[in-house]
Amino acid sequence: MIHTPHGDIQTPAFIAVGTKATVKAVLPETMKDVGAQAVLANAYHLYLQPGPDIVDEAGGLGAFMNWSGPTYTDSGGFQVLSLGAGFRKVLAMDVDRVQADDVIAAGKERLARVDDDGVTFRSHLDGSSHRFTPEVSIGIQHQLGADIIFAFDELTTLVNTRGYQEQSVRRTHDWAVRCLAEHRRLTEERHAKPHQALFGVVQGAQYEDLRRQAARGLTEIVDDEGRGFDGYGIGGALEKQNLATIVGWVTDELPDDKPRHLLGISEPDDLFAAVAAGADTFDCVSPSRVARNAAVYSADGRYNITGAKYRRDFTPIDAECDCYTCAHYTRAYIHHLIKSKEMLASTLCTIHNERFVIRLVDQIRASIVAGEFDDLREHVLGRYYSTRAQ
RNA sequence: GGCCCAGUAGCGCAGUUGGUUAGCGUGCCGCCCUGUCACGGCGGAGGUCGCGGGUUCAAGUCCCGUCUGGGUCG
Repeated sequence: MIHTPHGDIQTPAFIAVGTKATVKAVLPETMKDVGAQAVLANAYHLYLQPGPDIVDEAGGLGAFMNWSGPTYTDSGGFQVLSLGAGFRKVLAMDVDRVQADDVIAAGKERLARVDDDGVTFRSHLDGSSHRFTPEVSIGIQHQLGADIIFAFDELTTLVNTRGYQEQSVRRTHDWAVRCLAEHRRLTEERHAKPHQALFGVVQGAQYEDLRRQAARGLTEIVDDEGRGFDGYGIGGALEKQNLATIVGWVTDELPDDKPRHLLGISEPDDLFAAVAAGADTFDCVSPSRVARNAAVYSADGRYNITGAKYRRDFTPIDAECDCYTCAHYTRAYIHHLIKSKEMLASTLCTIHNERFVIRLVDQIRASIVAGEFDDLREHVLGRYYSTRAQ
């Protein structure tokens, strides 16, 4: 259980992503119904628009977006990668699909440049120039006011050299030191009592020594009173088949009494693997993003509901799902909404996908209590990946 | 009835002075999306160029006829 000023989070938990202070296409109260325990927004996006001061004036992220539960913000570090190295979604994927020319091609118009002090980047919105340092990111995240915030880190890619990975891990560690110091300073300056929790982020790519060194290093960062990070994020380039191993190295080095958040993961097999390896929470854009592009989850795998075979299919997306969408709408109807470009399609599919992942993690949590984790894993994944999607 | 314009992929259109396997948009079919630059990306199928003749080495392009739709004059 993670305690926050806005409520508790039972772990393992899937944290819904609402990058720009909204889970796209869905009302906050619907997210509550879906079972979302917390929402994660992004410092980079909210810094550019509408600006952290406005969110601050609104009373913080939760008040601003009408979400009464726990909130997270990511540091903006991810954007250093996605704007800089450029390729879009390379993390945790098959390395064979990450070709060097992806990096090179994207590098031609890279929008960000990293140095030891921070990152200079250009806004994807208007091209204006900006600079994030650990202090800036923490400052923004304090203004945004989420319950749990992340240290500003540098991501690497699966194709960076070992030498660069070493340098980057060092850099992220130094930034973590500065993030914690700034966090303490601002906490004292802005409020009497500490109300925001800061998570350090573990990098180190696919290298065991770097991962362990990075994790151990973070645990050794403490302030004058001996207090360190409140929790830890696990990020960076993860090759899918090594996810469990890498998470295992890291959790092995981290204290048991502090939460470990695995950044950017939500595929069913990854969730089981990560939980088994000791991760507590996850966030991911995937359920929401793919929903907006017509892919829906089911017990029998993910499939594209745009398929012509669903045109006259009057059954729900997933007969076993307990979500609002599955209770009231058919594949044929949702197929039609998507084909006719009605925005309700995004809403209904997002509700379903978010519910699917959250319910899966709920089941995982229950199975741990019941001592049936392995059985559930075998049962769920065996079906999800072996059966042809509907 | 005369004259004019248009018939090219399901739909809307390009196709240079006749010159390789006829293009584009959209739609259709399928796949992909893992700390969101994203209601986006990738791929595929689909056309005897209205029909019938003719000229030419070569015709979607030129000529004749014809059909269909539209316009216009009487």
